[in-house]
Amino acid sequence: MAEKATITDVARYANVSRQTVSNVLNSPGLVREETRNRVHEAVKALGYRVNQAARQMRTGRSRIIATRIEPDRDGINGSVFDRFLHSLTASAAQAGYRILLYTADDERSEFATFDDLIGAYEPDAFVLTNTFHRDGRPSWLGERGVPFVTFGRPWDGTGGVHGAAHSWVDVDGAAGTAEATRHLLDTGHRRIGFLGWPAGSGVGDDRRSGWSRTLAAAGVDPTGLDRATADGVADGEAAARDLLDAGHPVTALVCASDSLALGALNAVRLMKTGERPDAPPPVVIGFDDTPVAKAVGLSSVSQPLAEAAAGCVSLLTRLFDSAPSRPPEPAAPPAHLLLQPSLVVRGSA
Amino acid sequence: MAEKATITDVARYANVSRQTVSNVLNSPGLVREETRNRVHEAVKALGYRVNQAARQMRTGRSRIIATRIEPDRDGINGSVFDRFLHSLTASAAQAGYRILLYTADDERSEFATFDDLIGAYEPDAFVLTNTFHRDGRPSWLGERGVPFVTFGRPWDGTGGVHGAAHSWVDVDGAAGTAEATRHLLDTGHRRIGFLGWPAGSGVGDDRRSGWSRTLAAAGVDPTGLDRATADGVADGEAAARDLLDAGHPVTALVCASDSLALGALNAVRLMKTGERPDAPPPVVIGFDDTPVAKAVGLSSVSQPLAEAAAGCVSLLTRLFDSAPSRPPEPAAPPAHLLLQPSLVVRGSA
DNA sequence: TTGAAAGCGCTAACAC
DNA sequence: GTGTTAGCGCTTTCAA
Repeated sequence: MAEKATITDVARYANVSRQTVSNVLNSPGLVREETRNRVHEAVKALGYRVNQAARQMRTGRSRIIATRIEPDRDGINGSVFDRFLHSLTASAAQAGYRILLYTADDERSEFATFDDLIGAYEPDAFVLTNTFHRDGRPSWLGERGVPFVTFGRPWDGTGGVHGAAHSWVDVDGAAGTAEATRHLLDTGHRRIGFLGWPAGSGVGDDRRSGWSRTLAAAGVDPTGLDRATADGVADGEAAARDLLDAGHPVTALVCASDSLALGALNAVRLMKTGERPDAPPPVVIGFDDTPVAKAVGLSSVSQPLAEAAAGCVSLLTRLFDSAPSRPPEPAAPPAHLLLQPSLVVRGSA
Repeated sequence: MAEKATITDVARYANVSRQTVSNVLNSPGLVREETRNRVHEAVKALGYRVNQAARQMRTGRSRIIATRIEPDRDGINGSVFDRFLHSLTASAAQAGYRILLYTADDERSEFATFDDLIGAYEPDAFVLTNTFHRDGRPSWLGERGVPFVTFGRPWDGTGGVHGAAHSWVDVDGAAGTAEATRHLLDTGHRRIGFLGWPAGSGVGDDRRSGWSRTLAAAGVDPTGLDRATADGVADGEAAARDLLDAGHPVTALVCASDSLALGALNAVRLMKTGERPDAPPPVVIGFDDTPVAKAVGLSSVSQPLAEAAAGCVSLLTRLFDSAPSRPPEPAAPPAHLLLQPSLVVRGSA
């Protein structure tokens, strides 16, 4: 196997100085075309690659983006993060960055990991997912001048959609549930229920609002048509049954997640064999378009995860490029990207 | 925010030379205890962290392990890789390593990425997952002296269980299906079917063998009791129906994946409403114990993914520690780890 | 447009 | 047991 070539080898091979090689790589405009070509040939011939460690030492930039890998949580919705992570890795690579992973069990240990990572590997930026109400991470990183983007809006008062303190990318969940609700209205449903999570979670409240807003606009009072529960199949089943067994039952259900929707589907199935054998079975729509939804033929709201990941990377590189120089500090004003989800209709929904 | 402290700062603070600080960090035995303590205090006081880039430049070791993040593939089984990746990140961190991600669509682009990564970031090792028959990656890395472990046995002739050319960790799939089959035998079943993939995939053949071996040992001829199909819910449903509708139908099904098992469950459900309302419904057992299995109450064979990940890291560090010095080249003989899965019984199985 | 010098932070050798 | 020297590969001055 060929020994690793250095910039010196390339320079010797191309009959130029080391500095010229560096210029070709970093500021090609400064070098005469003929020289540039000679250097490029040498690079190819020797299989030369710039050594990140050396470059990082000089420039202070690691071309590394760190992100936390989530534990599998309750499961079904876990695949959303994984698809995002895959796209993030691809988008980052295209922009010349690599993704470095870390884990953390709680906020304290995440801060400690920040310290470790920043001290040792000097990532150029962080991508924060699963942001939540009163998430302390943005301010921690912000105070230390470490660039970052969140996938998820800041749900606190501290910087709403306008004038937010940092860059973020998110998917418009309300638009998704609104589309689902509209679709059901268009197919003749009126009593459309909603299965969601207890108030207080930004994401959950957002998704609920799309449903209630759309229903109200169509002249249907949403009061009493929704249930809040923990995110799980069994929870969804119980809550759905409650809604389905009501005196004046719903004929369709919009859910805040595929887990809940799967539970609702179970409830529907059990109901069908029992009471009301004549009425058409209630329709269920999930959220996240997970593999499970596809597997069981469940309609679901699909998030544009690849676009979200690409958005994170481009917001980040925007920060870098506008940075003064060495330590990549945010210079450009924070920007935002709110993407539209889309409803995937399956089965009989 | 405090400026980043260097080894020089620590040395000055502790009133020793830079080299002594380095010694405290890397060969504590060489330094007198009192001095060592003083240095440790300085480190803590200044929040000092060794700079990886600088250390890497000197030692040639990056403390980075690279691994490919899989695209979500057919879906349901995807979560297996994600759980593995999460555990891998945690285990690596504990050993002082970080996980760097890359993607690749085909073998060619993966080799190109190897070149990039090795040239630029110099990962100390790779973890290869989803190994397959005639996988070219082990030899590619092996020829270049890059340490690696595979999660998955080498399925080729080139180095079977004994005398394998490289280190690997795997889960004994045959033992898993054998346990599932034995469980069914113990619960009174005799005609136990198997839903798997076409012959030729190492993993699939392995899982099938556990079933057929166990059935045969119990005096049941497995011939005609299995079906091979692509891995998907719909595929599983079709194949299961075929087995369930046979003249002499099976009363239980062991499946090579949860996707297939989910399909089988669908087939069972449809059957139940139709023919044979008297007979007890067939029992289905899946493989991988994915979140979906948990959600629908499906029994499934669970892989010890955390142990597998820890095994990968420990086999890797074993290689490093035994390496002569600078470029971490494999010195210790390749080792293997074959872990036992366990059956998770749910519902009425 | 190209070249020479300096130094990023660290540790392997060696000298004290 | 501790300090000094040198240099990993690169890029940012600055000079030619």
